[in-house]
Amino acid sequence: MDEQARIMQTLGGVTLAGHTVQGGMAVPPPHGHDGSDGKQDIGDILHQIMTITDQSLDEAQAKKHGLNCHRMKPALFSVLCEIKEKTGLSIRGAQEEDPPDPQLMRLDNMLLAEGVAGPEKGSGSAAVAAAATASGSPPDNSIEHSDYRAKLSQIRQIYHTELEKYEQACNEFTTHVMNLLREQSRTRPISPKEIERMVSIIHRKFSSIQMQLKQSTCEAVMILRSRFLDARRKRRNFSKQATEILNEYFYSHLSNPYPSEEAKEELAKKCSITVSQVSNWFGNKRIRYKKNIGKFQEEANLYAAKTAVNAAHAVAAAVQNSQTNSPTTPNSGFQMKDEEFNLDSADNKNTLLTSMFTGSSGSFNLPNSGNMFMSMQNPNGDSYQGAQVGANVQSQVDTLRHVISQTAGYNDDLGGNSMYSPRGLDANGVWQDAMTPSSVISPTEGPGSVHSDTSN
DNA sequence: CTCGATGATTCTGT
DNA sequence: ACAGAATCATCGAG
Repeated sequence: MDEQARIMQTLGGVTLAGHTVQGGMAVPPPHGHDGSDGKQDIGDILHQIMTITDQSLDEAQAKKHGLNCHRMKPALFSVLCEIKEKTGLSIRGAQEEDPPDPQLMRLDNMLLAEGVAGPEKGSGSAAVAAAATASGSPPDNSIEHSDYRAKLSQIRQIYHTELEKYEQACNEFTTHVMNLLREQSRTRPISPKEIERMVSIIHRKFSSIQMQLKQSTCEAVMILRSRFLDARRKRRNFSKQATEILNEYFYSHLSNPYPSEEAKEELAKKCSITVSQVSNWFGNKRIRYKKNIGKFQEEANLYAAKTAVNAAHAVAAAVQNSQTNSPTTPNSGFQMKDEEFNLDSADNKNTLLTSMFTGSSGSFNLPNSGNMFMSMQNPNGDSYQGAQVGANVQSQVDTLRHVISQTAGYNDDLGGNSMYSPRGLDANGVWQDAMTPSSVISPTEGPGSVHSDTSN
């Protein structure tokens, strides 16, 4: 266009870097033509070159051949070389070695991190699933995991196939273009640098296609991730054991069912769930309990019984321990408990222990009366399993009462509360905060504490 | 398929 | 930031 016009003008008229076209040719006319004839000749040739695109292929081919054999060809060729040398430099300088695209780098990093790009991780999904099972994760979880892995490796496979295709196509095209350029270099000046540049242009084009591939692969991975790892989509019920542990804690802290951060961590560890899951569970439990206390009555009874049984077992063990260890210090077993209860006043101790055996309004509502076990029935009239265990434990509770009366001389009045009654909520439906479980019952939630005893 | 249970999320108030 | 409340989405028994 402009460049061509300029070249035309230069060729047609003035001077060409050392080749004086006007007046005298640097290339001597082979057949004794004079200067004006040569000028005319060049004009013809240029005209033919410029109009070659307007001609049919055959015609052009013939013309091309004619030009190739033309006596002026070597001269024109060297002129074209010079022009190219001059104009080509400016083009070359413009686009050198572009820096690596940050977006491409991001995509590469992500694909690498996801195991789509780069070396194959492990030896396939089976190995991953096996590893997951071996490390103790739940089986259904590992199935999900392997499913995810399988889908991921599918994506990986497609990605690599496509990538290979692109690379192959790129190489083929590059070879084709290079051959074409070599072919053309016979008629027009093409330097190796130019070929190199052309190759890099081709590579750039193909890498932009590759980027699209990488982008869509990343999208696919993202979708897969959200499908498989979105907890809401794949809600799993907690294990029975976990629910029991949580319920035991809830019902034994009914007056203030707000586990401390430490307690949550402890529960999370015991239940093999996360702390936020524990928080969710307590959030849901509180609201649902409050909404329908009647519905949870049964459950509350059940867990109260369980808790009592466990406590009795623990106490019995403690009693045994105190008896065997040091008969002269009969209160050693309870000393330990006292420390864990974090009680420093006799008043508190009294309240606590009294409430333990009366089921009265103390916040520590762990054990109710031993009588409770015998009278606990569900609406169908069937006895709870806990009733049996409760009967067995009666003697232990008796022992406990005995020990208490001996050790501290506390009143072991067994009150008339024969049935568990929901406590903790006041008339306004607000949880009473008489004692903070996390600070009073078990500040550390460590093993051996009341909480730990009752929730295992 | 229905329906209650349940874990998670979102919105709102404090 | 946290709790309550409402709601969503899924599970699982029947």
